[in-house]
Amino acid sequence: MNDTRRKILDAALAEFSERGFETATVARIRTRAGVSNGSFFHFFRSKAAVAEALHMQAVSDYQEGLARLLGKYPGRAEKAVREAVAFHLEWVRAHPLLAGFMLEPGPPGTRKVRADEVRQANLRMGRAIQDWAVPLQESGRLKPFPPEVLSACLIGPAQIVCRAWLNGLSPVPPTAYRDVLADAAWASVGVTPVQEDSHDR
Amino acid sequence: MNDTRRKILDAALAEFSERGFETATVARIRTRAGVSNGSFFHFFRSKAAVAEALHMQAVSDYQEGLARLLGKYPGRAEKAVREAVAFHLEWVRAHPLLAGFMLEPGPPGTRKVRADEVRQANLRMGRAIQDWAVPLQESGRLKPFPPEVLSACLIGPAQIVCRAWLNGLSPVPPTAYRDVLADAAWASVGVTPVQEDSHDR
Amino acid sequence: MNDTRRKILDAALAEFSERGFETATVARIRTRAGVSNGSFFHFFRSKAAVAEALHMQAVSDYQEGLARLLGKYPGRAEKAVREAVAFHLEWVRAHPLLAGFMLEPGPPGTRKVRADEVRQANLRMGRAIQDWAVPLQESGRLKPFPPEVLSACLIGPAQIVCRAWLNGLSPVPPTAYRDVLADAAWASVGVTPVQEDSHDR
Amino acid sequence: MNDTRRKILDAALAEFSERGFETATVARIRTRAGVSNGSFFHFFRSKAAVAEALHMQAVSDYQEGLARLLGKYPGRAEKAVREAVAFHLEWVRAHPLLAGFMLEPGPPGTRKVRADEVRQANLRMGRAIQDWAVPLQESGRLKPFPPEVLSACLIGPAQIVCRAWLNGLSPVPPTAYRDVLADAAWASVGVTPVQEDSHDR
DNA sequence: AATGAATGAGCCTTCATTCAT
DNA sequence: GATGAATGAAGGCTCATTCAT
Repeated sequence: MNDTRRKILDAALAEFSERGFETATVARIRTRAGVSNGSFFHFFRSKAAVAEALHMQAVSDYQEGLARLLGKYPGRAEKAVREAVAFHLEWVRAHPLLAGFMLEPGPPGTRKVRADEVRQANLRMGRAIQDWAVPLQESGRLKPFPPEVLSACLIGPAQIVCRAWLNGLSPVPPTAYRDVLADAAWASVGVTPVQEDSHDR
Repeated sequence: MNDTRRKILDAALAEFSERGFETATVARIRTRAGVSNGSFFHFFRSKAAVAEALHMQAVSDYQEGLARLLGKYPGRAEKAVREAVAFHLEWVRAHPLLAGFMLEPGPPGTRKVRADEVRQANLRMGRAIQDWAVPLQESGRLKPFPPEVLSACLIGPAQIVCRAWLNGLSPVPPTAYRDVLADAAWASVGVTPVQEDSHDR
Repeated sequence: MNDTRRKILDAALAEFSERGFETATVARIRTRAGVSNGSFFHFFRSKAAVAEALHMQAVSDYQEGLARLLGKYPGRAEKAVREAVAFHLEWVRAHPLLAGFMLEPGPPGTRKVRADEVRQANLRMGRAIQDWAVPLQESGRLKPFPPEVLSACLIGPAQIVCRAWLNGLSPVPPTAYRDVLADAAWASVGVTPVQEDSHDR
Repeated sequence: MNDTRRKILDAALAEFSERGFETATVARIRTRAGVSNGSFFHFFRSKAAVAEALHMQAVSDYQEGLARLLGKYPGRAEKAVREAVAFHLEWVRAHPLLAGFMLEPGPPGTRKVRADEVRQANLRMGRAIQDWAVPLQESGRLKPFPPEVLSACLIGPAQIVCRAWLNGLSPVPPTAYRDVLADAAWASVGVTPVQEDSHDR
């Protein structure tokens, strides 16, 4: 819709991803965007404001996606776990810039700015995870981990792999490890029924 | 050893931890250290040089610790896994500043500075892990995960929990989750023999 | 007359008074006025143009008032002096914003803009004062001060008191000192006949 | 003593006098001073800090001079009044830049910064004036004006004349009016003994 | 008459680093 | 080894003003 604003956001995302928030400069962003300095500050109060806009956009996209996904598999523990891992990997591959931007806490200077929104967003997603997990934990399909540990196990390994890729330390795209990471995640949080076959696999 | 140098390093660590590399300023560091501007640059070529010194110190301490630990349990899969997780958590709790400094890749701006050393250090540790893991994988005590995934599973969940604490998002010190995280890590990478009792637990 | 124009002028007066010409911003003025940026520049060529309009309005109001007053008391020295002082004090109290705006020469930056108009306006008023004073000086009712000194004595003390009030350095409104300042002014410029009673007091 | 600092102060004074605080730019000041940008901010925290230093210097010089003068004529009303007026005029002529800088309240933006120091300095001087005036008022040598009015009468007219000169509105240096202004000041605040000759004149 | 997007010059300040003593 | 003066390159941001609609 608003073309200039969009161009600024895109350029800023690229710039932030390449150089980090502090190192990125407004001048570079606006050059990339082909936008005048005045326009930049017409649409965003400050450099930080752009980062916030970007961050919120990323966080909501990711969290909505994950919440929706969990909602699709109520009561189906293993399937949901595997899909969640897959979703994470896919999302990171599809939005590498946003991912780098979102997964990292960012330079501490920025933390305070974001802390509140992030906390809220995290709470929202945390609740979505809880809503899905608690019944499964009660019925013995998931190990009774505390919530923090649960999501750490779900996403932690995937995240490390993703980060290695985002940082250029590994050439292998994270999605390559989809199955093995899903196996690992399920192994760590799930309870496999001994006798019955799991039909939802 | 050299007192002034030490004071600079300590002040710099605090400063970097609080504000990140880019946001930290030489002026603040030297004020904290109670050291004159001239002295600062007498001991360190540049701001980045201090960060490097600090980083190397952190990385080697951590990695040496982990490598030594793995070396202590050759052939004992579960014990080593559990100890590795515990070590990570303890280390982070003992050196929160260094941890914050080391675990995060830092703003991309810093990446270039560190990239090379980090790569090397990672390789070294990677080899230590491999040396320990390969025999166990061959003898079927560890799942045959690719190396990247193996260490991701080992440390990923712990790291997420640590980061939440370091960022002030969670008041619970990571060590509180030691056992459950160890369980999870072992569940994801280990192979529990069906019939025999595991004596090394 | 024109509503928008009026709103801009009012807002600008408040803004200029609070922050001075240089520090005031068009943005703040137009926000205060509830007027769009486009409208602002539709009605006034520039920020300085608004100040000029305001200034002219203040200066003419003040000077016309004073000139008219002096014209009312031709030949009556003491009465006119006392009324002039009173007029000054009342005017300042009635138009504190305009007063702050007019009485101060303003930051030198602004001087050039106003210099010409001010010079002219001052000349006009100076002539009015002269027209009133010269006959009285010739007939020995006013001391034969040079014109500059005459008006300085007339208004100087009052102005100092006013400024203290306008700057918030004194809580006492200047009008409180009306009589004593009138006494002082008359004492400094007037000639009190020795023997005869002054009937015009 | 410190050469660079001195050069900056001098250049700043000239610059502020010519263009006012807001309109003056650090770049111009430092060019005038022949000093690098870094040096400027090495010696002064900000542009405002230079103004403050300058202002304090002016205010104390002036006020100390005046206080000392009054102290020299305890009990001698007329002499002191005349000398005070003369002092004011001389001081302004000797330090035209400082005078322009001090006598004007400055753009409102700056007011807050200075308000406190100025208030204190004014209090100090006010006390000096009071110490001198009260005994004279009690012994009937000075009219019983409230303090504010007293100093307004003393300095007000002189100030108006000075300002006209400083602003370039009048070519006549204020000292030209020394005697007549002294007459006026004494006439407005003093009580001339009827019978006795005033020997101190 | 009114709106708000667009522009770009310019300003203050920060900061790492170099040098002379 | 130590000190602090000196340097200058950027950087983020403000703001008056112009323009297209």
